[in-house]
Amino acid sequence: MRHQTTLLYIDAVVRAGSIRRASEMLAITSTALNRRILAIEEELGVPIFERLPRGVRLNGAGELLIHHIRNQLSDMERVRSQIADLTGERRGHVTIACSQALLPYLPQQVAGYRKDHPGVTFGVFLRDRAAAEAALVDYTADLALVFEPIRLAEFQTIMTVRQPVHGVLARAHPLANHQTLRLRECLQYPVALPTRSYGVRHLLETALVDSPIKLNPVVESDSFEFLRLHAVAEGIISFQIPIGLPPEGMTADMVSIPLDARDVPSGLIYMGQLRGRTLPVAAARFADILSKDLEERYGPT
Amino acid sequence: MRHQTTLLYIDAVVRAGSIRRASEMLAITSTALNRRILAIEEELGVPIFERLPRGVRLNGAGELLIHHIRNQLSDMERVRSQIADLTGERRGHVTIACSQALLPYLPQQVAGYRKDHPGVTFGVFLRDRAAAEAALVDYTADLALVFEPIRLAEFQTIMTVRQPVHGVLARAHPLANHQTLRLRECLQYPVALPTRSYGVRHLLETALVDSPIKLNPVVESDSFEFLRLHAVAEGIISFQIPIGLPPEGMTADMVSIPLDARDVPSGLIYMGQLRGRTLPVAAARFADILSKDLEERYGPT
DNA sequence: TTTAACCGCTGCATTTTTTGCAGCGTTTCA
DNA sequence: TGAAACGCTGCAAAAAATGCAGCGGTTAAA
Repeated sequence: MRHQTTLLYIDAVVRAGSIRRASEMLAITSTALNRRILAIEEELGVPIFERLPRGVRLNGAGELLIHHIRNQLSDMERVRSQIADLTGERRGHVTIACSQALLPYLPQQVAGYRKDHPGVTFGVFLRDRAAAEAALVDYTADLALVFEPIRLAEFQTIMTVRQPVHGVLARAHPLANHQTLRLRECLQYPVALPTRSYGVRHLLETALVDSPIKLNPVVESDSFEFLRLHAVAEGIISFQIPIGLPPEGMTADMVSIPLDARDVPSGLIYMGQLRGRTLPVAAARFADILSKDLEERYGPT
Repeated sequence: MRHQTTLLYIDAVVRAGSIRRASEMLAITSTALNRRILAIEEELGVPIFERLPRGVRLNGAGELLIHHIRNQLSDMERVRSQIADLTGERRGHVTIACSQALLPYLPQQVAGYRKDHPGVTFGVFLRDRAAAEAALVDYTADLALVFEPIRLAEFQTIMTVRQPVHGVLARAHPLANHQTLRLRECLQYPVALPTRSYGVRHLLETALVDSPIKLNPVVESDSFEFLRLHAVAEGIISFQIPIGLPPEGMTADMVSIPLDARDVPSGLIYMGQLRGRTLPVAAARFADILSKDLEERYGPT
């Protein structure tokens, strides 16, 4: 990477927000880093950073430049991995920004891919919809997996998958032997709900918007795992999408039953990438495999 | 351009075909250049050049790399010009690979664009269809303008325009006062034709493929200008597409009359760029203006 | 078959560039 | 009001790139 140190340095400064902080991460002196920045600015003929009392921030020209730089760094990575392909190895690194609701789905997929390509490493990070898009934009994630997002400008959808909302309840619960659940039935019992920022909650809220019935959760949490465990422990109902359930599916003391589609419409999972970006080969192939698997499991949209 | 000298050097070596020749153009010693190449190869872990007795040639890895490098250099150019836009200037350079038949059309277009943007410079190069595509692929041209090409893999069409074949003849010619020309009529007189590699000739040949009449040119040339001038001088008929006629149109002693569409189908002019490339702003805008002008003159396809 | 012309590549001295240290002036926050 | 960050600069040391001379090999013409 010798021939693009300057690009890496600039990227580091942008991320760190100040030259001195970036210099620490890069293990060089702030002097050297500072002078590289000055050199680039002279080369371009315009400054790319605003100098603030607490550090630096990109100006307009800098925004243009940093996008080019990150694209360039990522593209070089892709070329390296294609070259590695030529010589027989298969390497790479795939980073994924993923909604909490979908997190349990990934481990087996990643494991399956790594079985075929042990040289490929992964980074999986929990991000809400907005943060997932931001991660695509600043190239900290190659792929994003989110549930029911608002439409996002830089987000280019690779595929979507329908997910009905399921009720999650203890096997001992009175409703546990139903084939489907009516929402009204459920709400006659105490329920545990995710917070309003989550897609599942949003679907339930909008389903009830014209109804006199209101959601009155006895437990509210931003952890799906907690909600699931609590539903079983206290014998109440929680709601989740099937992909978010642990791969073992229904355990001995827990069942998951779809809500009737007349009551609550199903939501959409989106897999996507940064608009216009060419993904590294490993990421592109993983996305491919994910697409196929999702379509197999949950059918075409 | 300090931070991408290595990229420029590699590109130069590829174009020159040998390190020593490239070093002369770059005004450095072959030593320095050679060592940069070796450094890059070590960095990548694989050679990118085959060493031949008379120089070097890219291997597979090198092909991947050079494409990335050229894309990267061109993209940086785009960023620079966008930054220049921000600061109020408007600069850039547009290179065009153009079939001979279309060459006379360009000067007024270029002049018109440069009137609005004096900072933008142009390079216009005569290339046949295959060479035009090659120029796009190796980034020596931003845009290509060709007539009736065979389908080309890396060529991404921006727009097309219909062009009927015209007969070009002296005003004194017996057919000069017709509204349209029948091919059979024309061929009763001596004709001057471009060589078989040109689209106009190709259209005429295919029009006669099932006919007993054959083309027997008394003059054959690969210069459209020569054909035009000769048609007038000897008082015979030549064939050309209207866009290739000098902008003054029909001069005092020359007329241009369309062939009847029943005899010879009209051909297509293609304007295109390298598939998947983001053009520099100046090139993109020029392409835009060209599109509009072509559509205005010759109508939608 | 010899010879001259290129080719890529290497050891070594030289030049150029980059880096680190110390320190300046300024702003923010406690 | 003092401590802590910040970006930036002069100067010397360290590192990297460059140029020169020359080696061994291949091609193509004499």
